[in-house]
Amino acid sequence: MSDRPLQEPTLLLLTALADEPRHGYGLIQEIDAISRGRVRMRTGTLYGALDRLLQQGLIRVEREEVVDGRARKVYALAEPGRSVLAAETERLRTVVAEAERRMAARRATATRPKGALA
Amino acid sequence: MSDRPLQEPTLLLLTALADEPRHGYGLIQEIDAISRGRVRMRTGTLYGALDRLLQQGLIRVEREEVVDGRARKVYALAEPGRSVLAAETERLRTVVAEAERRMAARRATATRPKGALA
DNA sequence: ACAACATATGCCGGTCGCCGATATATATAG
DNA sequence: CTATATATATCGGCGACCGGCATATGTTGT
Repeated sequence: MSDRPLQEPTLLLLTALADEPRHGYGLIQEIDAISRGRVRMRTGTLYGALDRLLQQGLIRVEREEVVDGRARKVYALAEPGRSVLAAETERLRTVVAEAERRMAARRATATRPKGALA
Repeated sequence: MSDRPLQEPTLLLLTALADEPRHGYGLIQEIDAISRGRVRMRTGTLYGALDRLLQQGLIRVEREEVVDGRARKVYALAEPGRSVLAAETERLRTVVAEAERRMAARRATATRPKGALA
């Protein structure tokens, strides 16, 4: 189990599970909503990631159910996953803050329109 | 050029270049500082990423110099790179905010200590 | 004099997460 | 009776990242 930083699809998966358990296909729709249509998670990514996260113990299968004749597996965020998500958001916040600080504090070197502040 | 979200080493590279131009080895140290020792970028990642970012036009070679008998290549963030970094930080901020909102608004399903708020 | 370390750039093979394509099955809409 | 939405799952390929290696100079320690 590497502690490499999460890639964004994985981060979005954990985020989508942070408030309540959901099933696979529901996660795709939820992530579509979270990202305002910008991220459409593929099933190849989804089920692969779900297997991986289960194996890592970050999520677990909450229950299996049948709705309208269709089988569902409902996943829930496990405690270790909650910790990882919290640590990850915390780390990302500092990186984002640092990036914004630097962009503002920039020592302009690129071509810049005349009249731009020194 | 895919518009897939940046991975963290790449994000940190652009961040480290956001305020002023730096050379390769200096970037490693800068990233070490930004992440407070948590991320030690490998040279394999660095020079590979630098080549890729050059090819994508996100950065450019500002100048080449020799300091204390050692050759340096100084890289600068190009305009497209600045846009990408700005868009990326903006997107990450919304994801982080959403994750934090959901963690707070969680409908607890996991084992939770008695007395925890419903 | 020699070793160890910091500075500095670069390549290569392996790993692993992501993606597109494909497959399967049921319910509903046209 | 076909298309679309719901729902799960697998597979091959791609590409970013990483560890290891190579190379070279300057500095510090013994």
